[in-house]
Formats: sequence, C-alpha cells, structure tokens
Amino acid sequence: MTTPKPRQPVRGSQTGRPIMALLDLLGRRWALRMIWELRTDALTFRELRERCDDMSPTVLNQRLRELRDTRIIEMAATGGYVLSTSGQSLLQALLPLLQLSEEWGLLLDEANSEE
Amino acid sequence: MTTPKPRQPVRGSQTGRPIMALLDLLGRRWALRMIWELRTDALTFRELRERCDDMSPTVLNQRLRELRDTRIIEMAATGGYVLSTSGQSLLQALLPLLQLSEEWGLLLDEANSEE
DNA sequence: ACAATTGCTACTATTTACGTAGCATTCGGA
DNA sequence: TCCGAATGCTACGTAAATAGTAGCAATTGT
Repeated sequence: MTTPKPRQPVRGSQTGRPIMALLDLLGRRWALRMIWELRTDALTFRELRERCDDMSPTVLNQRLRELRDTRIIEMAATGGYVLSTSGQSLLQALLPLLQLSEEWGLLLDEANSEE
Repeated sequence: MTTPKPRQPVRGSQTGRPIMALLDLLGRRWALRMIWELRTDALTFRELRERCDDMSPTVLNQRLRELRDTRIIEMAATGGYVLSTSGQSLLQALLPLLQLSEEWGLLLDEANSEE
C-alpha cells in the first residue's frame, strides 16, 4: 500500500487535495491510535506496540513508514519515535475529540437506557 | 464487525474509554470521508456512494449502520442521510484538520523539493 | 401501468491486517 | 571482552476487512 500524500491521487480520491490524503492516512488501522499514544512520550518500537494492544509488528512498521514519510512522526535523537512539529499540530487538531468522546459516551448511555 | 461503543471493549482496547471507541469507529475505512461528505447536504445512499468515489455498497451500508448505531448520522425527515447533532459536533471537532492539511501539504512540498 | 430511482443484499475476488517466530544488531553489565 | 537481554524489524501463513459486480424489492414519478 502506498503512502498517501498531498498533490497525489489517493485511495478513494483522485483530486490530490491535501485533506483527502490526510483522511486516507489517518483512516488506516492504528494510525490515529499511534498518534494518540505518542502524544506525551517518546516510545520505542516495542513500547509503542505494547501500548497499541500488541498490534502486529508488520502493520506497526508499515504505519511507521507512512507516518515518517509524511513527516508526522520522526525518530528522536535520544531514541524512540516522537511526534514531529507537524505531528504535534495534528494532535492539537485532534484534541477536541477527547472532550467530544466523553459527551458522546454520555449521550449513548442515555439513548441505551431508553430502549 | 461489531460497532464500537463507549463502555465496551473495542478492537485494540479493553478499557471501554469513549475515546478508544471513537478512534476505532473513525479509523474504519471511509468513516471519516463519509462524515466529511455529509458536512453540508443530506445525501441519499447512492449520492453518498458517488461522492465517496463509488465505494462498495457493502461497506457503505456497514459504515452507515455503525454511524447510525452510534448516533453520528441519522435519516432526515425529508429523506437522505445527515449528520446528527453529535455528528455536527464531531465535524466541528474535525474542522481544524482542513486547515492543518493545507499547511501539511505545503510542508511536504518543501521537503520533497529538497531531496 | 410503467419506467426510473431508491436502499440495500448476495456473492466472489482482492487487499489489508494478524500473529507467531525469529534474525541481526545494539546495549549494559560482569 | 564476553554474554545475556533488549531492540528494530522481517518472513510467512492465516484471518478479517474491503472491493466490485449484479441484481432484487420497494418507492417515486409520469
């Protein structure tokens, strides 16, 4: 599977619009979760794998390659993977999701108790 | 594949934390894109399918079920699928991604021209 | 009544992800 | 300097998710 990048057609869109590349990139299994787990610390390959519920190393490596190719993550000088500057911006853009997920959880609880 | 919901273990996480359910839900193929395409108008099954690059109706239907189960989308009284109130909140939370994707695109252009 | 459109399912093929095992390299002591 | 442990990562067979084409039953419009 090729790494989705801006200015290029990606899975599901031929336009080359950056948002489409980003949605393809983030829509792949574990991608969002990996960014999430890297939000605080640098993590080694194996640490990251553990935090992501012992995900398959095959996929981990593939996602790492994609996220490095697109400069979302990078290797820290001190070892381990970290969010790059872009990755941190991306994380910031995703932070509202945390708040929202809590509200969404409450809403679904209500909905279920009415059924 | 079962619909990921808060308070329940989901693919890749046993904790039941809402954010994990949300990441699982949004990490499935086409989910983000569908929300994106529904950001303005109500779309019928077939319209939505066309906008999502003629995605497979099998998967479209599965995603629709998941997103309805979790109250992200709903059927409009006038016909067609629309974002629910929760879905609109979710969209709001995702909007920064549009801005960010453009900057990210520029950054990658630079990076590539240096290689 | 009829043609077109709708939402959706059946079915098979292909792609993607999983999971275990293990290899080569680096690191940290003794 | 030697050894054991940890690291990043690949191989490979299996399982699961997605794609793609076809088409059916129900609704809509004429």
